[in-house]
Amino acid sequence: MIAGVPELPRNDLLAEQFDLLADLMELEGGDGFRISAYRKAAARIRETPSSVAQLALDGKAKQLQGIGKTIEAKIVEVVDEGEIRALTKRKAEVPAEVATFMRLPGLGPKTARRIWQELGITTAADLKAAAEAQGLRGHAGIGAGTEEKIAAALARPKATEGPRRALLGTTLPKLRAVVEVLREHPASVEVSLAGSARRMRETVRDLDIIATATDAEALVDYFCSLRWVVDVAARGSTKATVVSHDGSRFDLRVVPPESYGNLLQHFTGSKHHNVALREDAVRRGFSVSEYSVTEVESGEEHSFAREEDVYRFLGYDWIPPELRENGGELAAARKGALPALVELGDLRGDLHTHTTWSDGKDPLEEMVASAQARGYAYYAICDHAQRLRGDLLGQQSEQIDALNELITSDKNSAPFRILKGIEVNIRPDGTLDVSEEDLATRDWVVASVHSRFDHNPTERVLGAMESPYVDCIGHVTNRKIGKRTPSPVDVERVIEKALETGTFLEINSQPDRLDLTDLHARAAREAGLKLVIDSDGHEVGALDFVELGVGQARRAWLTKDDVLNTRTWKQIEKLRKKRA
DNA sequence: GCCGTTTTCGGCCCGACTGTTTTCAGTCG
Repeated sequence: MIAGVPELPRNDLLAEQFDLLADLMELEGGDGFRISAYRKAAARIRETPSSVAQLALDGKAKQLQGIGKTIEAKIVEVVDEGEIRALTKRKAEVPAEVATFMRLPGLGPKTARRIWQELGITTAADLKAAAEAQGLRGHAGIGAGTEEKIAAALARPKATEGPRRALLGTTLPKLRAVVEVLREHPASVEVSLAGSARRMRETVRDLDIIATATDAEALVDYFCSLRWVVDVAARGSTKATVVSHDGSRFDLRVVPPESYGNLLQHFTGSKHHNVALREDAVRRGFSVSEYSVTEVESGEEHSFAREEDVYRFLGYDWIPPELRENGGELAAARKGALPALVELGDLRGDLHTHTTWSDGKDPLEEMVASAQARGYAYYAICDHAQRLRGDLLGQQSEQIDALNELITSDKNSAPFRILKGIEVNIRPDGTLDVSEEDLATRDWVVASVHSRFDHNPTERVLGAMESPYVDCIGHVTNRKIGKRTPSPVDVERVIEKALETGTFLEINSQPDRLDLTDLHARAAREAGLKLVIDSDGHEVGALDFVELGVGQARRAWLTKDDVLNTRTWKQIEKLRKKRA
């Protein structure tokens, strides 16, 4: 933050205000379309990579889909006064905890409102007591069943918070294993992932699988009888939900083959994508459901076995699942202007990995062998500088030289080079923890913040990029999903400085990092910056994490050209900053 | 409150499930 310039409200906090305003208006029984307009605006704000407060001050927030004159003015109110005036007013009218009632299973705004206004209950504690004393049944449209659900939900800790989301990196392998097992069953025809896992979101909640089968019931039976299933939560003839030992819930839906395309499209989402697709379809005289597309005038229905044909019929190119977030993909698909997204197979090397020379779990030879087996042409060993003091850096260097020589002399081996990389710390005072002299001996230098995350993170990163030896900044925001909130780094300034200095930024593929985020990576792409997708792997198995990084990059609309390490090492050497 | 290949006014995604209101509103994804 620059002295004298007040800090603008962050997008997520702005979005929260609009969501809360929508909740409170809904509880008061306000106009549903206005409420939904606020929610749409909140989603748009949350998914905008640059500061929406700044855009509003510049009069440009109106250009965002779903934000008009009135909402732009309300954003300016937040900048000026800290809160939307209408929100301040409604907070005085609606008791604070009533809005959390809506998040209990089975309760929506209407019932929450009646609990508050007809029964005078205003806190979760009072609601719990009333439910346990059976004082709710018979009132406010609540019967014994709903009352029991309320009591059970409130007995659980954090009942009024949303359900937890699991990391994609831990969930995807399990989900794929289930898909594979189902594919092998004789009754199955098509089996696919759906939901947020298919879209490669960094975290997932619903584990959805869609299938077609010659005998739906047989496939559902088989699914329910898999040996890791500890509980069958629901089971019908075409659909079941099972729970595994770690508490993951898997949904299988077996659908008719003739509408497999429609259903896969529907269950892949996102919700915002589907709503926008359907609104657009309505304007063109179609009605889209999960089963078919209906021509409103004639009533003629069209169902499709292939997802591509659903999009094509509606006038779009097929949209890769990673883009389906209502972030401009529909307009681009209509114009035939979707980017050709980067693919896992485009990566030619990994530029951030570790070995037992620092905190890695597998030795250098094994990491290198694994990289060769993946078909890489180069591979940077970036052990932590602080673990390579004294003679150790020289010793590691000798080992790399020897191994490179061995690989080169092997006539059966494809061209491959181990790069002498290093990961240096950006200290709290902004200096690097390695001398320029040592840095000059390395092929590739990653600089990262590993301590005092909240201490001037932006200035520290900007300073590190000034070094002629720093090629790439590691995990820019230092977040750990679900564990550590991102440092308050001004990513827009970091991107600007990266372009100015010729420094690259990484998409770190560790499942709990995925840092840069998809939004930041998209902003970087739009600014014209190339990004590195690397594993930050500390063991052989972790080299596979780049698939998650590629997913993140695809969600950020990155093409092969936008990713530095789709190039040869020679090309990278030409593109990077010149050393002093 | 937003938006526009009919529209600056009059619309605003769609269907399934649930529980309870005996005919459907509310909730969910």
